Amino acid sequence: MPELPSLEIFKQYFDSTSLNQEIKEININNPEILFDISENNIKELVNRYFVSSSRYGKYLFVSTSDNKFLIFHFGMTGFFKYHPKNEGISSHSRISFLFKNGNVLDFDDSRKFGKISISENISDFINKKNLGPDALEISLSSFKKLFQRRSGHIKPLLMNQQFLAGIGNLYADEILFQSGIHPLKKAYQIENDEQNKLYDNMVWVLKKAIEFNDSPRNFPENFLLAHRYPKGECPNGDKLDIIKVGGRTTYYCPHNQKL
DNA sequence: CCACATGTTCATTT
DNA sequence: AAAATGAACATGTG
Repeated sequence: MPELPSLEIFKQYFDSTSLNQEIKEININNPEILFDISENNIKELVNRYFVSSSRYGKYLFVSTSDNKFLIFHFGMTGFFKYHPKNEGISSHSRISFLFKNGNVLDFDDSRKFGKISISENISDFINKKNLGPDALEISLSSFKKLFQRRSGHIKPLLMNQQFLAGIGNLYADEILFQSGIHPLKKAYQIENDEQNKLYDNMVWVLKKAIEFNDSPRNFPENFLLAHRYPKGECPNGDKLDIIKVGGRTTYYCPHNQKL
């Protein structure tokens, strides 16, 4: 589930498997996932290695030994798989990095909404995409300033990457549920105390999700995501309501999240 | 066959 | 300028 918590898990996986190993070969199985770069741009990484990584919103930036950044976006279905070359080939590998140690890092993405790019500079890329502040980096006071002059519904706003980077459909539902805020509430109607609560819950939910490895099945009972399926019930026993907000399926508890 | 899915981008309206 | 809407992208699952 490639929202911010998944990205943290992917980063941990990447860091523990793929850093500081010489890249021997790169196979680009689906060139259409390359964004603004050519196959040759990627192939220049042969004989280089990955130095470190950092996450911003739903993007992973990997610094390379030729002083550039390889950028991963995981779309809806992307993930990494690191494995010995001769086993466990990932079924929808769009690009494979073969390391000198005989292991392979596959970027697997069945739906091909993922993207890989290269940039000389992280902030150039963030500016070009016009991304808002990262949801786990922003301060409370900056978060509150974001609400000035905003007239739309709160849920699409939380999911708008140019407003705030990292939150997607599932975690927007979870954060609003924990905060007792209706997804269709107008952003400007969220008062000071509720802004504080929303901020605290955003940080808490995202951090807990990372702790629980971003697997909703492992989430505690008091998480909406543990019940977010048709006919699912709110932990307090009420039936969850399912509506469309901004074109996306939205679960909420009508009893606890009122307009 | 149909509906739906964790995301982003684009065109068109309001 | 902001916001809402719907479609498109490609593919798998139920």
